[in-house]
Amino acid sequence: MKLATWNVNSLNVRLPHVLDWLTANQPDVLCLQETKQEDSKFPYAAFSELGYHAVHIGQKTYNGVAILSRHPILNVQRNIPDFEDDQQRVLAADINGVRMVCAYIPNGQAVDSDKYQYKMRWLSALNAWLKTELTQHAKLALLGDYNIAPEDRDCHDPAAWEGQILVSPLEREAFNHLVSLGLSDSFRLFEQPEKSFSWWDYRMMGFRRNLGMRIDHILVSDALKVLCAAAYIDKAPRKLERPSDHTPVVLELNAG
DNA sequence: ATGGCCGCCTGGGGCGGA
Repeated sequence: MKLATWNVNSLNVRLPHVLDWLTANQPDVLCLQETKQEDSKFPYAAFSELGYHAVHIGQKTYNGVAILSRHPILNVQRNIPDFEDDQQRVLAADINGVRMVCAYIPNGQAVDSDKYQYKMRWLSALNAWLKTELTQHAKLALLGDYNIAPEDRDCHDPAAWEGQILVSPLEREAFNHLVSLGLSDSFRLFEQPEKSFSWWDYRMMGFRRNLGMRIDHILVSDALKVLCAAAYIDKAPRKLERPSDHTPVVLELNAG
């Protein structure tokens, strides 16, 4: 089974890229973030034509997440239970025996901002919810845009970024708190190229100069960890005309 | 990297992103 996550930065703009990528890569599941559209605008038919079921929760302008799947999508949960939030950032569903959680974790803007406080509250609520989810689902994957670079090697210039948003100690602590629930960063289960990133700023030729961050992740529970066969970042879509600033992150699982 | 891009709201700039 092939799983992937991709922050598309507007599905309205990026739909052709997503359809091309699905056709070329044939993932079983693709989680999308930042669709930036209401449910009524979501292109269910275009995905259906390629053989994909889909669930989406969205809103105008900001946020919005979707799960596309070749297998039936069951027991859908929209947003984090018992967490008051008007931002559409989470979908969870049972797919082919795996609890898939698609998350667009808040950016936080700057460590001294209200948005950072929201990010930390949000991560705390996610953690508490996943703790109970893991008691009910041995096979669980948390896929999405975490807006956290877990280690210095996930940042192109750790010295310049020290203490800043995406790398601050509290954010990394929250990431490690998720790991301590019994989750593993699937990307790091395999040997990877130096300076592997999943996001590059549109400005200053960030992609050309590889000034990026690895902030999109697929965390897996122990029951999935033993099935992991390959993990990689696909930089190809970032080279297209009018790309998303993020690029897909992929995990391949053995049957079991 | 810290103005510099992109997409969205809109019909001109401002906000959010990361």
